[in-house]
Amino acid sequence: MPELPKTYDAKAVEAKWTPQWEESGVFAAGQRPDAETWTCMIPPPNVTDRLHMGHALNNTLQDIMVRWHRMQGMDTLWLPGTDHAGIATQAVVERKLYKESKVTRHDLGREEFLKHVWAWKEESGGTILQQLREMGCSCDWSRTAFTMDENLTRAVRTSFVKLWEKGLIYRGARMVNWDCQLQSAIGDDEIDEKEQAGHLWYFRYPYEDGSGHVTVATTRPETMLGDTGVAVHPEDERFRDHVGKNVMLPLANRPIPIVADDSVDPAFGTGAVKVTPAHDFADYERGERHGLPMINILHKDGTLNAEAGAYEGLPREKARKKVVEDMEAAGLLEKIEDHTIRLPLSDRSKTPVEPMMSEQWFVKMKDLAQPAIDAVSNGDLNIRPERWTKVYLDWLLNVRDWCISRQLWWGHQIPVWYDEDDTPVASEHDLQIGDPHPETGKPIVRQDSDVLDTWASSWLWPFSTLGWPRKTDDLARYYPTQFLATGRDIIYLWVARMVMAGYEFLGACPFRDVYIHANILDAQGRKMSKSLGNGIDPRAMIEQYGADAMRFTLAILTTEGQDVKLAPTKFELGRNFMNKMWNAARFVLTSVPSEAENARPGTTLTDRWILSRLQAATEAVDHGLTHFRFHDAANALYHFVWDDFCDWYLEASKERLAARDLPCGATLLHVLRTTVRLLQPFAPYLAAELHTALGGEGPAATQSWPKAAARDEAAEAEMARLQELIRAVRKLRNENRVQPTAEVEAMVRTDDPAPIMAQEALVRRLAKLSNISAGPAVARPQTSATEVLGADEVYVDLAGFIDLDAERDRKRKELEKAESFAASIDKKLANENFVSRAKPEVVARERERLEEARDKVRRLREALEQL
RNA sequence: GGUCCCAUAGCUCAGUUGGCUAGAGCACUUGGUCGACAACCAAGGGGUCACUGGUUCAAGUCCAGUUGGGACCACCA
Repeated sequence: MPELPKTYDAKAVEAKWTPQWEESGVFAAGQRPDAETWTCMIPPPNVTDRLHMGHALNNTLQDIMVRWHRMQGMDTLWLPGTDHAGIATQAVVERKLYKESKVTRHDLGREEFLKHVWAWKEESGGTILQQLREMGCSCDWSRTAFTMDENLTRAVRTSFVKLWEKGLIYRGARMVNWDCQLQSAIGDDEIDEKEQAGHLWYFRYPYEDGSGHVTVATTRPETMLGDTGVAVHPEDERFRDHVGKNVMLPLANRPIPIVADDSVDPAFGTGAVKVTPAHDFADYERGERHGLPMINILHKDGTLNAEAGAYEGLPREKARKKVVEDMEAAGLLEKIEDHTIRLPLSDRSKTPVEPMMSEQWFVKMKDLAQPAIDAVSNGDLNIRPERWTKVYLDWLLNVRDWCISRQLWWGHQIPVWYDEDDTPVASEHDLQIGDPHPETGKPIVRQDSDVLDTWASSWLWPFSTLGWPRKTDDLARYYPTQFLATGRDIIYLWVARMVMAGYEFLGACPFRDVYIHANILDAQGRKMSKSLGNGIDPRAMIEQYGADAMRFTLAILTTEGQDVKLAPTKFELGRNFMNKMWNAARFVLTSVPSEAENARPGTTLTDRWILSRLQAATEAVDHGLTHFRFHDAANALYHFVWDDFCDWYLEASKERLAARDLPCGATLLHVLRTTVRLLQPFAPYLAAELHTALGGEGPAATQSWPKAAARDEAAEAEMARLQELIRAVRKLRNENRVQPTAEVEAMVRTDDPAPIMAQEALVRRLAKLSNISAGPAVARPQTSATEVLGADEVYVDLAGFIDLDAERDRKRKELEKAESFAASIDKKLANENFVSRAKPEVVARERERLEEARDKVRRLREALEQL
């Protein structure tokens, strides 16, 4: 037996197993061709991502599920991969290029720039996957996917063309969020709103007929150059007479109409709203309703265009300043108020987003959404915790068309080509310039330069990773998948869309259970963010406490997806538990004689008891994991190991092992080995290490999962009685300050002495007694302290220790407590309604409890009298 | 404005269809280093379960409302 260190050395163990697992390929799917499959697709992190606590939690939970199912004999596939993350990645590489060589992507040109992005991806894109390996994630690394792999690109093409052919894709001018720096449309999910101190400017717009003016309030003065109307509420008395009149738009000197529109809040500002249909989502709709023209005043880079007249060429901020100055000079600036605004900032460029009209590609969503809606009611899809189902359904029921085009370079270029008349056609295969247009026959002149929104590839993830659109064996075998774990923020961005795509392209829901995990917050309950600098780095936690400790802690903190307030010191719980487990194993390995290997597990009370407790723990872990109650599962394991196995069985076994009790050794080996298997999904490194140390064959990860057998109720009840007795003696010793090394004598007055005396050695050892006697008539020594336990009484002879006054006080308090408890049950039973309406077994139990309570009161009185 | 979640020991949180003398980890108090483990062991103190009302024989648990905190959707001129 090699020397085992006193504390568990996580770092060394992890360094040993991580490469070994990878090389041996134990996690590869397909090794059990006859087994049922269980599949889980990793939510692909962005290639630019570095592991954060959210990833750590999410992947810990997935790994627990995969490992648990793998041990149940299933052919498991946990497929890893990354997302090309269009904007994020392009921005990272652009920044890098500019920093290193002061070149922009425009200097390089599209083709050259993309080479740089690929080079970056090859070099740094695998970081997060490496970090997952170091957490012990049991992914099938041989199937690692990337959303821009050849296969996945083909899937994107095929899906696009299929939707195109169904008429679900259209191109149109719509209002989009425009990032002036990236010069691309961006999605709602790519915007951060930032609360900021701003202003509300009040501008006077004179009536065309010279009869005064109407005042409008705005947070974005420069947009007035694109105003094509002023809206008021139809019921607003102040403006009723003016609706239909024109005002002269200052600076631009255009007449624009006053229109009545329900959407106007009469209480805000002046009750009159300037309408800029080309640069505001709400105004766009108002403009549509009233037939107002749209005037786009911005170039794609955010500078003002020719429509802005004298302001042409100015950047937005300068234009704003100048408009205000000019309005003031014209005497049309009424006032400026402070106003908190929520400024939409682009996630990536951190510049303000402008709502802007532009030509974009859209997917019609309504028809796609219906099967995803039905999936919930027909039971194809379960979202856990269940309350998130509503979030999912609310979005789908109000789904809006999806803007899938982005004016970026990094991503899947839209597979649409145009002929010389600009007639578009979608094609799965590249068309070459000069090829005939499949429909018009005219030569193709160009491909659409836009790329697709990143979600247009990730919504195919559950099957594009398996080879679709090709009919691969993997696709047939592993689709649909069983489980998806993800965060609530992408329920509709990703989960809902995957469900839509699953039904649309394969006619089946892509997964059965979706688990929405907690958000990890800092110790004060704030979101962890880069800007606050309050994030806890999982790698630092692994370094400090170990990967298993981190995983176990995260699992035990995961309760029904409730958010988790996390502080680094919380990981001590996991670390301490790993160390406890380690030391229990160390004890077994060093104290159990080798002959025990050939012995059968013991049949004494404690043996039967610990085996029964092991069954209980197995059941509890199974039950917890079945219902995605990770806390329950981890907690059951924790308390079984710590309380039952270490505190009681191990202590009880010491004396037996000293006498070379082989069945006891066999029991220890059996329980420990089984516990190691139960631990494996949560703490794979320690489990692997102990599995090997205990002589296990084959990888720990593919051992069979323990099957819970029947409990031994009799052994559990009997042991509980002994534990109570031992605790009572320890308590009396402690209260009376008996030296820990001093042995005292105890007597138990009981009608059922046999089970106690049968375990005399155990009780004496654990309660530190020189002698114990039990029987219906044992006498209570004058110098003893008493504890009443159910039907028994225990006396501990404390000659030389006991402080009679203190003992009397304690007993008096206990008596009071017991009396009031008895009284409360008595009252309950005196209630006719309780007796007649409560379930009979509840009443019966209360009667029993009353008997016990009265008995206890009587005994305590006796004891007190004798003191 | 709409939807949802949360409030239990000093702290962080469990508490499954109502039956509870309300639990855990940390912190705290007392004592302890006998060959697994001081990242430990033994024992202990600590809670009118946010508030008000209701349903019920019975409410931490169900219902309504109030207060306080948080998330999301819509709006934000």
